[in-house]
Amino acid sequence: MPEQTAGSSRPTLEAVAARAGVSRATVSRVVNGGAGVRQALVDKVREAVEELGYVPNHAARSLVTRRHGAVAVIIAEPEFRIFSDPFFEQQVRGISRELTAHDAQLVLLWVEGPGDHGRIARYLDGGHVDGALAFSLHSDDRLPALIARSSVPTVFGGRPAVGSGPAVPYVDCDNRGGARQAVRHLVDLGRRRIAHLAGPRDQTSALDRIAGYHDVLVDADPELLCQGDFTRESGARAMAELLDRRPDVDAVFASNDLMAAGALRTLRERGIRVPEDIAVVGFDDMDSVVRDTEPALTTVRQDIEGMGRLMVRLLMRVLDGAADAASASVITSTSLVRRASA
Amino acid sequence: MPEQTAGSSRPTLEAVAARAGVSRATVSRVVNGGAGVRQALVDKVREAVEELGYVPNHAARSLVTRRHGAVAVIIAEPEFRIFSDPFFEQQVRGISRELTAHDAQLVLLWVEGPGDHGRIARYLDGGHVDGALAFSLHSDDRLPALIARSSVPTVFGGRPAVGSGPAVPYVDCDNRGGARQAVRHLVDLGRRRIAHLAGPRDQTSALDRIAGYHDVLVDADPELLCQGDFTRESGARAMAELLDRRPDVDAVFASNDLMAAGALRTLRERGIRVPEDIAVVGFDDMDSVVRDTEPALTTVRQDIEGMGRLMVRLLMRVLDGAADAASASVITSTSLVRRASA
DNA sequence: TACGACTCTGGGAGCGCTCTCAGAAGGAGC
DNA sequence: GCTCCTTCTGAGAGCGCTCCCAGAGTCGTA
Repeated sequence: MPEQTAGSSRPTLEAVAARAGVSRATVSRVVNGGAGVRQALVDKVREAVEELGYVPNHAARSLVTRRHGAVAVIIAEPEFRIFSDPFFEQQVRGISRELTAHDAQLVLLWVEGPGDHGRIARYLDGGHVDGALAFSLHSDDRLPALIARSSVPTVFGGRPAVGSGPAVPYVDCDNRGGARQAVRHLVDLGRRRIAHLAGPRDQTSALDRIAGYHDVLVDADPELLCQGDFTRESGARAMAELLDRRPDVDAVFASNDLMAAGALRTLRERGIRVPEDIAVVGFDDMDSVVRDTEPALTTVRQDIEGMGRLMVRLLMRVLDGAADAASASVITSTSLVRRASA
Repeated sequence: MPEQTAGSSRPTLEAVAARAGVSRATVSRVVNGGAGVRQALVDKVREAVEELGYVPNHAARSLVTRRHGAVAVIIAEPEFRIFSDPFFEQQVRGISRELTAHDAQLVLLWVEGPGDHGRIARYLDGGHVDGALAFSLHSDDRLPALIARSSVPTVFGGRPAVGSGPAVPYVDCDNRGGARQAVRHLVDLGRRRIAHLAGPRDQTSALDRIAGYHDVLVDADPELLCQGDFTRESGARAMAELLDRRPDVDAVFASNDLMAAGALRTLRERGIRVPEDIAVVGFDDMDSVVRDTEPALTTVRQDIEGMGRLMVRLLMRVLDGAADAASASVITSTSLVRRASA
């Protein structure tokens, strides 16, 4: 960072105190809520603050309070999926809103590459932020462990893989229960050869959804389980492979909406009717995906923005000491949204 | 923000100095680069830093240096388009990368609503960041003026509307030149009734593209100019209206890819062939949009991530005093990417 | 009227760091 | 061997704020 251009030096507490004819301590009290100060003085100080355009110096304040009023959001996804998977957009929006409500700032930390974890750890340990929010990613990711080892309280979005480090609080939706809802719906429609387009095996959300699929279809034919990676392309490809292998399939539960959209593309290309020939259910209820599918996608809805907000609330409780790491995680419920595709 | 949980108190400069058997000043010098310190002492200090796990206290440092190593990114879009329009994603990615290279942090400020500008202004004046990056939005937006009035050097992404406040440096692509490229290409293809699906009139990028369109088609029939708002839906709608009004149209230049994608949808629904009956050109070369259109979209490419990086570089130069507000703006060039749609 | 019990206010220390400035150490030149 | 210059180092002040603690002021009660 370059030098700061010499900004006009702003008024200090001292100046306000002089103007109002009181001491620094009194001004400080007023600025921080005014408890225990006579109303007349409060007014006088407020006036002086107004006239001088006083704004507290944040660095000085946090030097003594050891609080920063800022929370880091750590994004460790490989670049291509970051925001294009609208998941993050919504989650970050919820986080941003809730942080604003708590009068805290959002500092975005973006992992630039595999060698970049050190920078993140250093930043967290540097005492810039009061807490951190991170997204649980791949089970082989070093990040959760690194973060947990840092001195900064952290809440995860998505359940971290078991064994990826010490217990950390997280917010996640009921992936397994949601998957059960989806598959039961297909069963209720009378479908009998229900396939699952699974998400990547190193993410707990994908694994939980597979587990939910098996909860309902205990004896599911392994041939009906196809591997994808949460991208639209992988959904299209997995669907194609599935059709080649098992042309008799009559329903598909995709692990997310993007893969479901890919599957729909393949089905359309092959002239297979949805839902008449094959019913399709997604997961997420991603507005920007669901809006454009043909036919409209039946899917499992999770409240992603709400989860973002919950992450912040949970973090605040941890910072307050009102919640502790191991026991405080939050699981949100899902609901099936019925549209045309199933 | 709640109280910070009592973190284990971290070692200070003092502690490192004691450990290494030198003074605080010497440790400070070493930590900040080690210039003018004998190698033997440098090694000794480095060792002590390592052993104690010393990390400088940021608040204390910026209290005296008046630098923060942080830059605010201000996002003032109405929520729905924020990241879903991948424009922001790419721009923010470029910004993030370049800030990392400059060892600066990204603080994300998100305008939550019309009444929220005060909070942003207060934050900027609060001296948390060295500079700010903002996106030029609607000409009636109060934000640019507010930001310009704050004490924080700011660079805009996109040319701010004239009269929206004092001159500020900005980074933008050559919207007008890009539009000319697009329209000339259509002319070169032999198209004669070339329509323009324009973006919102309160954004300079849309206006500049309209101007570029008119540069080439000086006598363009006003009926061929349709209004949209940069969304996919508006593109679909505008295309439909255009077809109703002027069924003889043989080419369309859309002000962005999203609108072009909407137009393609309408054309497909009506059974009109692209490019045989109507050629379509977009603007942006948004990967996530372009990837899925049918047929593949010919468009004007702008290097959005690069523009993000340039914004940071420009800001750094302003902070260095090497560039001043009025004269330093950067205009990047565009190029036509030929695919199937025109 | 006097005294104790509160309520307010201000002085002062100190958070951890940087940076100036003076003095110590080391080397060169005579 | 002594002086002068250069290179390093450390003492100390101070950034702007909070918060502890002591003292001043106010009020009610005996």
